[in-house]
Amino acid sequence: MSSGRGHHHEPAGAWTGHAESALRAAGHRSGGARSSVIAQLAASDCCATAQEVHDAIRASGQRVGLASVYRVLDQLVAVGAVTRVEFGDGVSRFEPAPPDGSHHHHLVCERCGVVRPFESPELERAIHGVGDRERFRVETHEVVLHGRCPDCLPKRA
Amino acid sequence: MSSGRGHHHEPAGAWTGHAESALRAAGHRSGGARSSVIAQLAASDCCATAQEVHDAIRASGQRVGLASVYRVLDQLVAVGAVTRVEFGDGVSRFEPAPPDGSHHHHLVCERCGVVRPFESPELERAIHGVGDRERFRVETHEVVLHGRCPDCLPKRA
DNA sequence: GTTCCTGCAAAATTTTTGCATCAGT
DNA sequence: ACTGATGCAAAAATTTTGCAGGAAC
Repeated sequence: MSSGRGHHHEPAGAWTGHAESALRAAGHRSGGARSSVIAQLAASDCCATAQEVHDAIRASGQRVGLASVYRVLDQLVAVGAVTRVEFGDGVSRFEPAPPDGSHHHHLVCERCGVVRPFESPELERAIHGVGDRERFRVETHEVVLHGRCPDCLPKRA
Repeated sequence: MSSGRGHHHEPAGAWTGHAESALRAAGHRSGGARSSVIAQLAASDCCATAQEVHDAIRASGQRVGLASVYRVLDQLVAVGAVTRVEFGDGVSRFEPAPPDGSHHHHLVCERCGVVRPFESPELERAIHGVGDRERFRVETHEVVLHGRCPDCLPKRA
């Protein structure tokens, strides 16, 4: 854990600025808790729970209240800079929403719990088609695939 | 409220038996709470929260504990007779999983809260493709589309 | 200087668990 | 009869709210 050495195309740096701008545009003030949450989200590769964000911030030596983490996350979701995801375990997870509109979905291994992001233009097209057909203006969407990751797959012969 | 007059192709009756069988096969005993929960789920067109299921059962005059509703729902999810869905509001919803493997997903209106189910073979194909490509054995999946339903869409001119 | 953000503690929700009792097999 | 199911109450876990003090604008 350190700075964000990008795995693919590191939108982290850009996202941080985007998030700050979006909050300021919505009339919110800057503050310590806010900076910490944004920095932590930018550093994480994928989604994290409020508790995980909080723990990571505390681990870095900063004193931030869990309630403030929730408040900042709510603001970020409200301005569209963060996406809320739920995997069915009753806990909300949060991840940066890149300003370019690109996004991914998640594969969750039911055995080891690993979460892996994936992208699929085909899937996005299908979803867009559903919105048109149902005359529903789709603003956001989440796809969660549950199953077995390669490591937890019973490898045969 | 009465028996299940099917809206489309009423899998309700068939599902009730399927659910009972699946639970028995898993070694569970029959009981009052269980029958009530299954009957209530079969009667509902789409997903319902544990609290809603409980309220509906009480409204029908039966005395069932909320904890029992949760317990039965957990058993049903475990044997695959019920699907758990989360829309991002921190509450789990449950709905019958037809024995024929068919299933739908959900459109949720962010304004009026209405939930509408939809089906899309194209979407299912795309998801299947993702599993293959990612070498992930997808066992279940959920798709939730958030946006505006026709009634809440700003109708122009 | 005013307003909003922040941390802590308390409250509110949703879900789970303990336990005595009752029902199913 | 034995074992699991059930209802109620209490507990646990997650998220929200109240409030006093401090920072941002």
